[in-house]
Amino acid sequence: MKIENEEEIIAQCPISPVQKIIGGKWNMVILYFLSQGVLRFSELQRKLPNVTQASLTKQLRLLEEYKIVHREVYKQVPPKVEYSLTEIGTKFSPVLTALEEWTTKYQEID
Amino acid sequence: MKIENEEEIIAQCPISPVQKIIGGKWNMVILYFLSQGVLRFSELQRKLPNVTQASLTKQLRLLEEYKIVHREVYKQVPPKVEYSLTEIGTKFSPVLTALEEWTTKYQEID
DNA sequence: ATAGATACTATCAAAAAAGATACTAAGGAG
DNA sequence: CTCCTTAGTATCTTTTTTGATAGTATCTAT
Repeated sequence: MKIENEEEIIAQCPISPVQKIIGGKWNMVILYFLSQGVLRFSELQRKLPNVTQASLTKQLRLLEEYKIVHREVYKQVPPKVEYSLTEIGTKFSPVLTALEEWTTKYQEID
Repeated sequence: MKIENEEEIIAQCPISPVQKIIGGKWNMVILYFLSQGVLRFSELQRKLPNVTQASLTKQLRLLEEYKIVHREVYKQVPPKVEYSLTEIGTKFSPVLTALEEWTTKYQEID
């Protein structure tokens, strides 16, 4: 998700700076699962059975780059990599909670 | 944003049903602006200078279809069309507020 | 020696979203 | 009669995202 001329919209919309974080097909879902606890790669995969390994890796790397997700590699064989939220990542929870509540309401009307 | 096999993830993730609403490059931004008041098409366009007319229309129609945005057509020439949030749409505000707060914190660390 | 586990990476193809551009309707102003 | 305005539509192309598939490394257990 590429956003150009960001400045113009940012000037008027306070949430557009994080648009690329919340956009994306799986990011919010990944954040939801990680908000519930540390997960290793294979566990996340099981929770997202319709995301390919390649896609999941890519998304996680993005979230890591944005400093929302922490990636901990254990030097073991077979490999073990744990994903968790960073400090700012955990602060995202209220958004997820609000969204969860709204989703419930939304589903009631439809 | 097409999501197949939704059931599987929905079972575990309460927010995935609305993933297609919050995903999309401009939806959240559109919702933000509309949460501040009724806007006619041209006004929204001015607030989103880097979205083409075609894209904006497409997004608005989607949000309308999802029953989050109401479209009011005035039988005038030149045409006048006003966009506003539906009842469930206005209830989305807490999400935007939470997100706005998080965005501020997020920008402080980066 | 071989198979198994985990977390990748690298290509390539497909699909989806977004953008560019041009065109339309219809009444009012000049 | 012609231009202007607003809110579109209709195509086509480009970009971006996602998926499918196959391959890699390395230690352990058999």
